[in-house]
Amino acid sequence: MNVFEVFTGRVVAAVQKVVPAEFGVAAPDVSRVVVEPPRDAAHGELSTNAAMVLAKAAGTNPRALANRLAAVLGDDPDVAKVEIAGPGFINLTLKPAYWHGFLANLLRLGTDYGRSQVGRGAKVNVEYVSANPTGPLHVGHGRGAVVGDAMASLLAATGHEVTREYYVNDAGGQVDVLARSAFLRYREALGETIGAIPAGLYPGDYLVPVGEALARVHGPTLLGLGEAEWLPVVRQTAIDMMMDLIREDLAALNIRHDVFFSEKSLTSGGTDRIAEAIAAFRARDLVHVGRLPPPKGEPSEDWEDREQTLFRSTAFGDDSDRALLKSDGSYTYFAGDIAYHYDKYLRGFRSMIDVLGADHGGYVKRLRAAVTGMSGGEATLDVKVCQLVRLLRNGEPVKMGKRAGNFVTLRDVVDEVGVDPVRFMMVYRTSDAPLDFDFARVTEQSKDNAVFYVQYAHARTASVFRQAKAAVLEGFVSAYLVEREMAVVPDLSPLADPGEMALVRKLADFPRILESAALAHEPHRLAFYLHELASDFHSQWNRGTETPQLRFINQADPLSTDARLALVDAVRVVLSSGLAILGVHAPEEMR
RNA sequence: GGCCCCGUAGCUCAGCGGAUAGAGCAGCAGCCUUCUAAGCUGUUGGUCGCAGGUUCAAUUCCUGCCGGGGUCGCCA
Repeated sequence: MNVFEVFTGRVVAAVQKVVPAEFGVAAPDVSRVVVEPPRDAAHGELSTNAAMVLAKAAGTNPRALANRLAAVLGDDPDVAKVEIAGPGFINLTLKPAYWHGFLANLLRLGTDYGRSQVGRGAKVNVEYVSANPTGPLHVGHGRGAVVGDAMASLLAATGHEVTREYYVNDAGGQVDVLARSAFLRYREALGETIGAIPAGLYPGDYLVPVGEALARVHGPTLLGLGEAEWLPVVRQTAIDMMMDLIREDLAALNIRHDVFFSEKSLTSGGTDRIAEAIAAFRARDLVHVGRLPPPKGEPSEDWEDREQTLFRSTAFGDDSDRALLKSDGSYTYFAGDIAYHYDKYLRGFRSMIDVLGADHGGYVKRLRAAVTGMSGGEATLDVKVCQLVRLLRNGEPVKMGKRAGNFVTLRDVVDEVGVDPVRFMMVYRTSDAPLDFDFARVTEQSKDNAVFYVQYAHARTASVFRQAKAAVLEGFVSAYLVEREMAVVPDLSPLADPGEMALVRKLADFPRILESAALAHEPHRLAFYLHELASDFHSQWNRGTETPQLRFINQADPLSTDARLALVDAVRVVLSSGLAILGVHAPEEMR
């Protein structure tokens, strides 16, 4: 139930009535007609650009067309006032009764309010985190994790069929390095003194338990083997334990993926999915053999000019064609990633989203090229590149040395400040821009801290109901309101105060915020909306401080109290379901 | 050098085709015998990096510059 959608329909109906009859355009193109809240509340409650968008086609000027449309819209029984302003905006003010009806509907819908079916059940694959299984997640991964997870929830809430996915890079050189690092810890666990970890290996002590586990299971038997024999064994154990670690890190943030897709599985078990994908590309004439110019930037010593098997990604806007095979004949990482995305395509995903870290910006074009190429343009890939997170303590950047010891992991941060601040702050910023994460700031119990501010608003709604309970005992508030049995909505007509009505209108914005945030793949818009709603609520709360008649619970006026409790409950519902989509707890009280 | 992201109030950032460009912080002036003042109200403050272009309309889209950050390879 979306007020703006409803009135878009009515404006379009007015257009279709007026424009053909009076301006001789049989089928006006209404695709650009929108109904929105005006930027300035003084301009009314709803605003449409219809006259400006259609004037040219109608062969008239915007104000003249606006006049005719306004006349029709003025006959709408729910419209109290129509005004034409500026270059041709039509501004509508609705009757209070319409807003009261809207609020009643909101309460009947409860937590379903705001959900929509714009996605029409389309399958969407959201891939996020996908960190190499070589150690614990760092804060940058955390940002991608939260953004991806919120995006998935947002899409699910708007009628998409969402799969949350993690690509496990369990093939390639880095997991071999992991295995060698773990082997060292294994020897250590058997009593050997290993000294400093050699450069090029992972020094982190999170591998100590891996070494111990290997020692426990295998005893000293691996020591007698050559690397070719022990490495696969050690590698698998290490990967499994690292993935367990990563899953724990994610679970600490209440993030769970539906699918963990193994890179290695592409070429194991007798199949070669990468070869199949390349064959499919070849069939579309997207593979050729050629030479590439030498890499720019730092001169490379080992670069050699040679014929290569290339994906024709320049056909789809990439700057260079991309190699699929290394000089030793094995697949490049990109070839595997193509096969992985091809697999998503074969699983029926026509919409894919990859949430990547800042360091993968240069990878975006070729990935999009691959998806466009494999699907003949039928499937789309949106890549969200999350910019860097800078950790601050007391305003000073936290030094993140390469050496183990002063490396701050995601888990460290979650353990120190809690899930809610991490999740909210990671999404309280467009992912395109770098993010400062200040330890002190995000745990501060004040209005300067956005997480706290929003949660506090929710806690205050709960507080109102706690107070109302006492009022019930004194017999002037309806018990059913306090029990939140909103199936029976009270008479809302006492809601008339400008602040109350502003709150109602703000609540009406929720569905379109959800929808636009979901379609734009920008969860931060929801976070900002919730902050605004909280602000409006705090504001109204405080008006009661100055003007006692405006308090939500007003002993002198039980009818108003009932209606206001309904309004407060609606605020509670929206804050709560918005926070739920962001994965942030909506507390009953602040501690 | 190529590509990507960012340049909006003193600071941190929203807005991304519409009407006089918004919020928070900081500054200034106010509001607690009160549903948690853990909050609220008012106010000061802007050539939306620069220059062109498209449009009825550009902070928003396009091009080129200028700043800042990231990235570049058969790595993953």
